[in-house]
Amino acid sequence: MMSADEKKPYHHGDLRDALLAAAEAALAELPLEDVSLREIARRAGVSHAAPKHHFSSLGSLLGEVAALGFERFVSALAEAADRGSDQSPPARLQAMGRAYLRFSAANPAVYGLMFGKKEQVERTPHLVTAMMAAWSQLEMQVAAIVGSQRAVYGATLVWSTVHGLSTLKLDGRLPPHIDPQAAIESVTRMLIAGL
Amino acid sequence: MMSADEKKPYHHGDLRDALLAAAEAALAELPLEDVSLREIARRAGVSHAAPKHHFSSLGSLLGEVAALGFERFVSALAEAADRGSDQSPPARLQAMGRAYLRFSAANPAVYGLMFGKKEQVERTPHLVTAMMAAWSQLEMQVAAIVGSQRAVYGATLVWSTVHGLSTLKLDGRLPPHIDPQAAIESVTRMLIAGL
DNA sequence: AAGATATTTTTACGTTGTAAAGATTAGACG
DNA sequence: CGTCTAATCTTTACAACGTAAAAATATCTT
Repeated sequence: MMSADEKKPYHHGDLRDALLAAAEAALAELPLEDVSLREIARRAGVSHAAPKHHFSSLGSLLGEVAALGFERFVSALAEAADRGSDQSPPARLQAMGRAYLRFSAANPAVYGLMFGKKEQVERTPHLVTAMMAAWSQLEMQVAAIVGSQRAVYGATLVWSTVHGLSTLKLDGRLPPHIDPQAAIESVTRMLIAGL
Repeated sequence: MMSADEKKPYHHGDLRDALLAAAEAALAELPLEDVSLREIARRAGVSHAAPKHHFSSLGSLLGEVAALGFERFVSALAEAADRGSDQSPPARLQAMGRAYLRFSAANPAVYGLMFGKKEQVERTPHLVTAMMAAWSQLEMQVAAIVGSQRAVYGATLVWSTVHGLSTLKLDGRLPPHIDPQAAIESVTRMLIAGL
């Protein structure tokens, strides 16, 4: 084994995590199309073929980044729901919606990875389970409002709307005369009224 | 000038349109990441550098494809609205929603281009005006239901939801236990109730 | 008919993902 | 402690990409 804070043991010692960190950094700074395997390796200070031993392809690396993103995403929503645990179910759901949009605004590139903006992101088992966890979380909150019968499609409605608003905003597809923040409030309010 | 239906005058005669057609064909058959400038040129039967004179870059070609997509999109929605012109405004809006989802399902790749799935799609002036036309069309239909005051954010709600449902479905982000068709009906119904 | 112009091809460069072969280090076993 | 094996990283290589410039060829104008 190997302690984590060594200098540079020439065999790096922790490349896998370093690559994931470098990938997230690159995603935060560069346009998605410029986030290449070679760029990530460059940032980690290794040769462009070094990642091969830890990730079989760029897609599998990005798949792992997306999975980690989903886990942080679930945490952020759970935290929002917890903070409003004394409120009504609709108010709690609205708090989650806000947290959702905050997450997508704060991590646009990772969000894009998570939701399929980049084709080649591999559906790692890790990614699949993380996605399912996110879904059940939402479905439970919705069930508290409309009952478990209608929860499935209620959750679909909520997710579709919040996801749609996120992507329209991130991709600049909202007309210029719309104030995004006001839209968020307005849309989440109307949405919950419709449940 | 040049009539449109000549054989192959060696100067091709109509490369611009041929490239756009080849691009749509490629988009229909290949994964988005494999739709390259060279592949499009190959399909049009010209050298890989030939497109340069008609489109300054791959992005501008795809931007034009997206713009044409938006125009067909607007037509499809308008037709749906016209067919239901004897119905109530909500019913008309729901018909448009159905047409929207039908379009995205029938043209997944072009839809992805239109809504920013591929970074490098250039915001051609043509594309921008086509996008705005689509928006005003929707806003008018929504105004007929909720009045012009609330139309802006009502339209944002509708668009977000239908777009979100489309992309979740296309990108395989709906959980497997959901029946997409039932979700569509259910979601559009709930959505309109919320207006 | 001839020169100017538009269109297309050829050639070239730097980039990418991935595979294979070589070098170097770490860990296991005697 | 030494050696052998396996893991890790680097080097090298190849085919594909987008884009640019130069060369070739057809069309248009005069």
